[in-house]
Amino acid sequence: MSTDETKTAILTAAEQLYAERSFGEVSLRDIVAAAGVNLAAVNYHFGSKDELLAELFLSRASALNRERFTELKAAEAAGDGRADVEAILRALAGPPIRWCLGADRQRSAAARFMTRASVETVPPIRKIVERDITHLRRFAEALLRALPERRDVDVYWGLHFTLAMIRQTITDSDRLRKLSGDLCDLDDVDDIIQRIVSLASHGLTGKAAPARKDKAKTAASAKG
Amino acid sequence: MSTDETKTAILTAAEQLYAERSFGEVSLRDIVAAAGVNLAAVNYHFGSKDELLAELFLSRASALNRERFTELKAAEAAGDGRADVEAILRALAGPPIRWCLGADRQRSAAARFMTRASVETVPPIRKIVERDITHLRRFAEALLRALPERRDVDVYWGLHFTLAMIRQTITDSDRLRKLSGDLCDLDDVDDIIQRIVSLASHGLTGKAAPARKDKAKTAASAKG
DNA sequence: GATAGTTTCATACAAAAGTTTGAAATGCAA
DNA sequence: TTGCATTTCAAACTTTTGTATGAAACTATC
Repeated sequence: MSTDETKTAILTAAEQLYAERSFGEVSLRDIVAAAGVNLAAVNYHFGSKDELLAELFLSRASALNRERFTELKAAEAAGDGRADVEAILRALAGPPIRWCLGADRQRSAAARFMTRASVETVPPIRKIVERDITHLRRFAEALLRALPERRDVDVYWGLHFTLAMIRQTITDSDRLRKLSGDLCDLDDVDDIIQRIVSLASHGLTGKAAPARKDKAKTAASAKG
Repeated sequence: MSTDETKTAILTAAEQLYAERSFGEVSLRDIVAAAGVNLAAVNYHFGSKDELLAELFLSRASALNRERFTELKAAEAAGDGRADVEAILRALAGPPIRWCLGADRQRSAAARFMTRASVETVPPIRKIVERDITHLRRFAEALLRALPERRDVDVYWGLHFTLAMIRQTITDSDRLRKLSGDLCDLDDVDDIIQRIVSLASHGLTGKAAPARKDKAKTAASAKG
């Protein structure tokens, strides 16, 4: 087994386990057992458990951010430098939702791992997560540009709520399924993304979002 | 020190610590040190670490649910048995947000502990959290009654998104503060509740664009 | 104030954790 | 092949974990 294969096997196994249990609950022995490698391999290749976690997080975060940016840039290009709100939100919500609810086991684990990591309290992760704010700043700026008439504080709240819906949908999909008696279809990725985007978009633009073609415009609503 | 004082001291200390770190990261020795009691006291009074956690969760969950129900019933009484949507949402979001962002340290810890527990993967908590769905069912029913013309699936999604916003606001308020450069005022409890309620309410009442209904469901490939 | 029942305390214990070690195995160039 | 560097392996080490124990301290009733 080449050195790269071992590292990859460890990263993949760790990701899979961290997707379902928290950092403290997954032992190195669990990871190496799942990866089929020796216990000492982790410390040999990564140095420590913390460094393994850090490398794993950086790897997955950069993959997710790359996909988000690609969509964001495409949206900006399509709008001559200024993307519209829905496109921005779609670039934010699309990748994690698709990753998580698609058939691809590997990417599903990645997205679940990321959302779990975002609530992790262990120092090595916290530090990286905080640095990860910078990638959200890009989205905040895009939204601010797309909504010049809107107060900045409202835009930030809108972004915040969008992230909330994305995360909850990934981590608590089971509860929703149970609560709704299987009424909510969590396999219909496009529908989920659309729900998040249109609700968030509505909050940001302050009026009903012109999401799709159907639906004659009803009376514009006033805030209560 | 009476027996009750010791139990309370342990519960309070545990709650405080669990509010900031996860279950696996807080040791019994941390708890007893913070509580100023002997190590053996935990096993003497609660039986085990798991049972301490269970009792703590039940205690706090019942306090939170009680407050939510009180507000819900008041809203229903005010509407002659049928509360309006905003009042229902306010009963759901008000208590945890007020608890968490108010000046009361004790209740703040309680709310933070509850939201942390909701993502906990350790079996004793998972089991209780799942049983806690029943208390959400009450809110789902109230919303369904308040929105008879709305499709059930949309109501469940609205409830889901409301819970998402509540949780994110409690757990990730720091990120929002930083991201917005202190623009978002997280001390203004009423404003926050109003933002959540009005966004969720618009999503539920359908003034926001609903998800497209022309979906031709693609082959729902389950993951596994 | 003696006694029975609680509660506290210091301490011990086994299990599990992350890490280290040194030898064996492997890969690769000369 | 030989020689050297890299990688793997089984085993041991140290620390920390949750739990158990038995004596001491306390409380309340008689």
